[in-house]
Amino acid sequence: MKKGDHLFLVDGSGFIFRAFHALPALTRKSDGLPVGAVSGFCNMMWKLLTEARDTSVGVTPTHLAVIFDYSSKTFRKDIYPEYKANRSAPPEELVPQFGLIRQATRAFNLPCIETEGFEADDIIATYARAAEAIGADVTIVSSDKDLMQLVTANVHMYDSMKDKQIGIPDVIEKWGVPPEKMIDLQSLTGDSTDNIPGIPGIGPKTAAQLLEEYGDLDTLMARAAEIKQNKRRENILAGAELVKLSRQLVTLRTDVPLDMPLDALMLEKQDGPKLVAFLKTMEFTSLTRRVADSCDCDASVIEPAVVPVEWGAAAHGPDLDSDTSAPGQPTASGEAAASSAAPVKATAGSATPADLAAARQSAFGSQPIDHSTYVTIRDLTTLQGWITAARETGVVAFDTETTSLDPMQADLVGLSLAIQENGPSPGAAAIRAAYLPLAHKTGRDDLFSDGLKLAENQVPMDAALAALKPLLEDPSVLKVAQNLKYDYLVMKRHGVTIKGFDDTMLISYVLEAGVGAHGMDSLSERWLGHKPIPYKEVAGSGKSLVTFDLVDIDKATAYAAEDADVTLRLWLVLKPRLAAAGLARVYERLERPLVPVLAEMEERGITIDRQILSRLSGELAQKAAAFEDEIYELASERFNIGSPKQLGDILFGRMGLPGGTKTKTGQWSTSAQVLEDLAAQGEPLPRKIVDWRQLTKLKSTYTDALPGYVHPQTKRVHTSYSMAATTTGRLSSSEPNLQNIPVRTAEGRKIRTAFISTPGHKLLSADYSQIELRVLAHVADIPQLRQAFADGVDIHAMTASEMFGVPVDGMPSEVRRRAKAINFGIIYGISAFGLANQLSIERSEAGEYIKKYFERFPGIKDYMEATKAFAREHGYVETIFGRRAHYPEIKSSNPSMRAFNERAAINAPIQGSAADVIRRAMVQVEPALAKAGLGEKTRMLLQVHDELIFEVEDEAIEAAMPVIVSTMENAAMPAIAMRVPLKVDARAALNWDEAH
DNA sequence: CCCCAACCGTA
DNA sequence: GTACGGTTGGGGG
Repeated sequence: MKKGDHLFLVDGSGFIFRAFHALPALTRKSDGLPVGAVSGFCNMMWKLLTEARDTSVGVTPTHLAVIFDYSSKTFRKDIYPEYKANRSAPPEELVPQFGLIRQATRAFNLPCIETEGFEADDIIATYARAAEAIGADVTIVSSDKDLMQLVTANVHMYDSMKDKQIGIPDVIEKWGVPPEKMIDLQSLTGDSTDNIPGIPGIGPKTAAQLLEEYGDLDTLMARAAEIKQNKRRENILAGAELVKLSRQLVTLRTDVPLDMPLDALMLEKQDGPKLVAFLKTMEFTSLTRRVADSCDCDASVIEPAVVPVEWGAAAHGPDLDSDTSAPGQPTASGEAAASSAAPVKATAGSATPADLAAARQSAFGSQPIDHSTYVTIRDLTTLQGWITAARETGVVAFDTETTSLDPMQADLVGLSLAIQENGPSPGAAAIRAAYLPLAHKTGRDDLFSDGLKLAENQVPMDAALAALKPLLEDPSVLKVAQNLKYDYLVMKRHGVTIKGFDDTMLISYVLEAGVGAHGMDSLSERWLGHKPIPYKEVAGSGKSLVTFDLVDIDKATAYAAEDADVTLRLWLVLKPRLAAAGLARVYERLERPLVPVLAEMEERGITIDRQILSRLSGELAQKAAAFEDEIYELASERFNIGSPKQLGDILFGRMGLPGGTKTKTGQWSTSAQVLEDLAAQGEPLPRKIVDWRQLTKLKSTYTDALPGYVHPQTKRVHTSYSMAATTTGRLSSSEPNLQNIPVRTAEGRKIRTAFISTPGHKLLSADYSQIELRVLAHVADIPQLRQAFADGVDIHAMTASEMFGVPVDGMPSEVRRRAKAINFGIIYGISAFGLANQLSIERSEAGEYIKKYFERFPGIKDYMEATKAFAREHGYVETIFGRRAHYPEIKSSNPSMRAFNERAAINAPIQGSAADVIRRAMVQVEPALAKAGLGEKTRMLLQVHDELIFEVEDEAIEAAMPVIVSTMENAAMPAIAMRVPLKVDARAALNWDEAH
């Protein structure tokens, strides 16, 4: 760069926000991707590059760079933790655009610059001063007042939206002070949007007046005692320290290390086809045409670019504190911390998430794990050292060791930590890990000894927790855990609420649902090539199993510290893959914010009435016994009715009943279907078996088992939700499974009456009506279905009417039943075989139905074919929110295996999108209730796939119901504007049966 | 003691 | 035809 050159510095981050608010809010691509800010950016860049001379800038750039904020973790946060702490999460539509605008910048062949630890403004300041020193002119494309301090005779700003150049006179006109006094002015006034403190009662006018009077800030502060107005004088004198701090915060740094020298910012020739390809993908038709004309290429023959960044896209957005995406979520700077810990230096612009992911993989994928480096923390001073180190790095992996797998019963035994030390060279970073034993015991617990004693040389539990609490609760230090919900609950029960976290299990789940398991051991083997010490080698198994507090501390150290070590390595390898795959948003919106929500649901539990269950159990036992007598009578022998093998041998062997089918192991099948068929032929025994099975099922699985799950202290039942168990994105529930409590039969529903509210409360159940069919209508865009849902008509009757030409009025129930089965079948990826089974009709007849259905709803057929093709091409399918479900066997050469995978792949986007919707509702509903003043009176307890169950104070029910219903009905917004309304039914009662 | 198959409860 | 988890029986180590 030389004298006379003209450098343009575009404030990319500032532009995103400004464009977003200035342009039509919902400019979207046809697939729903919001692109308003991207569109504004592209138009502005094109204009600058081609006709800057014709704008108020009046010159053509010779050099140009687009500058972005790297993350919100900057030196300003270090000197003032509250800096920008009041910022709320960026609007949801904006998040994917951060990444897209970086993509756009590259499509324009422009340098895309960001530097860890600094804001875009500091980088701009550094470049501006450097260029100025050479004698070049500078135009800062931004209207942000924070940049006005940089304006000089040679440095101008340019407000691209108003097409207005800003020079020294403009600054004076607007603020009453020349640019060089802007720092002084801002130090006095502070800045509420960035949470920078200022002197109370002093705004820009007063500040300008004071600076005019005293000359500059230093003089003003030195002579503040002379100020006549009492209040003002006192405020200024009292705020002297704050003013100093504010000055540090508002002063832009001009010494940012620049990875790209000025010369590298020289404008290069546009790559026309590349730019056209990008613009085409974005569906910016008029700009595409203009660019194509100008570069003389034919837009119609250029394929749209594959834009790797889609819904989940923001690699690093300014304030991609998307941790805050969910109200109630900790305001962690996950991304920020992630990057600061990067062993691979994040270089300006050039390191894409994919590069980083690849570098991390090579750095950690095979680095051996050395147990001998692990330390045992035995005193508070050492612990403090680890805490300090964690704060310096900003990232710490941690893991709890406890006495139980059940987080509601588990007592803390110890805690392990792992942090990363930056090594001498990139990639050679080392991980240190330690174990902090807290409640290990020694001695023998038998008749001859005096019992177990606390082992020596352990930091006292209270002191350790007091020291760790500020770290664990500090959202700006990222805590990395594997299956964090467990540790979150354990720590919450010990008085610590973890804020600012990542969960390697959930990251893996978002990346690879459907590919293997997401437990630590399998992740470690898959990604690190390392098999961690098996738990049973430490604590034994079976009869010799001991609780972790009885494990020898040295052994415990090797095991526990390794867990933290492995977790940190997994995080380093996996986290960058999220952004690289465009899945950051799925993780941040659908997974991470749900952790505390579910943890609290589990902690609350639900009351069950043991008397009701006990009475039911007695009744069931009696009824079952009666059946047993009759069964033995009819079978003419006593046998174990619960043994399908014995039953099959009797029915089809000794009794020689017809119509037997074999299971895949060659056993006689005794399924309910088979027994029903036999009963239909007039055989008395099979029906009795079916009824007996129902009764014993209810008894053993529910009435007898549930009381065993009542927590000894809370007296409630606390299920455990698994967030990473299903391929589709659904949750699962276990110990006990409260997602399969009977409802279909009258006998079964009695069990639901045992789920009750606490006195003064009711249970409120809110469930989505037909959510999966609505999702289908949305994704496949079926006019009749959309219309039916818009009109609120009976969807199965509509289907029947459409297919069989039968009017809805007076439709026979059998006709509707068949249509209903077909509708369900569609969702399940229909086959003639399955439909025939379901309806007990011939395969050929089922095939006819399906054919007819596809004729009436050709869009469904198209959707299915398109989904299968997508799955074959990519190995996964996507929900409407971008969650992926992988089907690695979709190309299997085994036809039935392949067909199975195809059906699953058809089902997954439907089931998964519905699951995503309710996840969003769960994240949104508690803040919505809190906002309505109902936070203390309404507690979400359970989720059953399309239903949420709350416990609500009696007097709050009327108010809570509409909040819950509307939150659920609008849960897809604003990420997705569904083409079909969602409908939620809600009811409150004293027990779950009546509420449902 | 562990694992699998069969069966069946839910959405 | 999709997605789960729990119980039981029964076999193997």
